[in-house]
Amino acid sequence: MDTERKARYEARARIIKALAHPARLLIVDELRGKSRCVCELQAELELDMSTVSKHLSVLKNAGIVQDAKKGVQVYYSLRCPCVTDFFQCAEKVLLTRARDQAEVLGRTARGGLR
Amino acid sequence: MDTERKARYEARARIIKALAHPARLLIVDELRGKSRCVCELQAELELDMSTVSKHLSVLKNAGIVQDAKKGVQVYYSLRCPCVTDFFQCAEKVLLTRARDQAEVLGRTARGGLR
DNA sequence: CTAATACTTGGCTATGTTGCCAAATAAGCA
DNA sequence: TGCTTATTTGGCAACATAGCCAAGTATTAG
Repeated sequence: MDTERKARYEARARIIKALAHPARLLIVDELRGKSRCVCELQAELELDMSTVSKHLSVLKNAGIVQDAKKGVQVYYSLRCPCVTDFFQCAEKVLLTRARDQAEVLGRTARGGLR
Repeated sequence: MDTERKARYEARARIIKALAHPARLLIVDELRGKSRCVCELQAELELDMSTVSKHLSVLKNAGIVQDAKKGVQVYYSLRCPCVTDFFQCAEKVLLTRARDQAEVLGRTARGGLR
């Protein structure tokens, strides 16, 4: 397979992988519009601060967030607000699935399943 | 934290996670517009057929693809073509990062870094 | 029925991920 | 200076993932 093509899929996968965790999705959601320091995010996530910090470094390494030190605190913000589009994409898939599910159930209720 | 909110992030993460692999991104790309059988995808991926099959089952369990048996072959297709939006999202992040990178390099060349 | 083809499943190993705790670092305050 | 607070890093255990091979299933062809 074409090396360049392969590299492109790998680059995309790295971005998507960085978002593929509920805690990191919550972080991205919290960061919409405003920047937040680690302890604020920790309060929402109810995880050890070291764990939150690691999630943030995953997002940072992927180029999704950036950090800025303010005194003792570190404020994180979205580097590319477009990541929130991922939510809509995921939501659409979930909706499609829910709709199909409902349809199947409807057919079953009408005696379609044997 | 709110249980419902948590569940929503988990549901989204499951979808995104299913896409977070170069092989599966390639599959989704191959499936744009047309359906493909497992051996066609295998030829592109250059992976063991059992591995391809497992990637497909990950996508299927996430509700991203659906399968239809035609004789001996199994044809897979996108259940929700909107997943290709993910590519654009990922691409935007990559672009943003590349642009920032270029900017930093520009500053360095002008003697900004010490 | 037998053989061949297409695919899936089970099993295994290697590798990656997530969480916590403890220790290290950094900045502001007394 | 030494103390406190905020954050990061290292280490480790538990668990998940990705790949291959071998074996199982299913459908068509002879």
